[in-house]
Amino acid sequence: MTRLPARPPQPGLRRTRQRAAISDLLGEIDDFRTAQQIHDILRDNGEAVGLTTVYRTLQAMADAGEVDVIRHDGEAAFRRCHTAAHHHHLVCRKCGHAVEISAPVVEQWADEVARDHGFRDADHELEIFGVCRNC
Amino acid sequence: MTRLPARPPQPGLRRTRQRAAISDLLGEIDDFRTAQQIHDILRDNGEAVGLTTVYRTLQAMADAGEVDVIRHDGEAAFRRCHTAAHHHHLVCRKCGHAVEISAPVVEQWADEVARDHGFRDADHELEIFGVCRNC
DNA sequence: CTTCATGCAAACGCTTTGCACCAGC
DNA sequence: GCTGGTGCAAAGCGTTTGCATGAAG
Repeated sequence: MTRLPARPPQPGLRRTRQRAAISDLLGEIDDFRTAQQIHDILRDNGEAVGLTTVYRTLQAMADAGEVDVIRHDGEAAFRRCHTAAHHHHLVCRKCGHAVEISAPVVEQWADEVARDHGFRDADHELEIFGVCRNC
Repeated sequence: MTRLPARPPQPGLRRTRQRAAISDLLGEIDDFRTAQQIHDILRDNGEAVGLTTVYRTLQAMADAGEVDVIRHDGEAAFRRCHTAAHHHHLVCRKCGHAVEISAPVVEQWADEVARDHGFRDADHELEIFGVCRNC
């Protein structure tokens, strides 16, 4: 049998109008937005993208670590993060406005707590919610 | 028009076999369990309760502060808390086993962060996940 | 006997998937 | 012209609700 084409390991991401539109939009907004909201905004901007595609693209970006995801009230909200490093968020309950928070003390505390109780592979979820100045 | 009966403010909780079964079960387990899991366990114990009733009862208990709720992977898990005071959890990803954690330092830190950024009505969600000794 | 609880089935809201068509490269 | 992307419609999944029946007090 003939040899495999030895394709590049990258899944060959393809540039499309839809992906560009979503990526550009995320670059302009730095508040958390749901897939549905992003879909609506794009439609209002005349850059219509199918809801399925929005979900698929956001999912991919989240997997690639390009966007942060928050789950609130049973739905996911997305946001392009400025910091690549591990961080948490202070999020406005009303408008989704968010501030990135780094909390080394808390990280350390969480690891200690887990270790002290014999838990391994510790991980934690932490978000602070409130109402921002403008709301 | 005649006067209102001046009913007691309590919504008149009624003792039923189903509620007793759910409440008893929660008293025996101190790991987080989903509504579906509780429904299954009760059925296996011969104490069958409709899934709807399990949801409604857990919801009511959560509203009353009698049980703690955790949302993970898009589904809710419940557990009778030992401490009435505000606390967080260290939860096993595999079996749902949980330890109640109190973290005054973190509470204070969260409030400060919110205040420093001009957020009001601050609140936070924090859970530590890991794999427990027995898993 | 009145009121609230139960439970089935249907509805819901968000998200994912199947599949035919379309567009990068 | 392959190969992967898109988008509609339909399915999935946890959860909630409408409504007729049933039990508690």
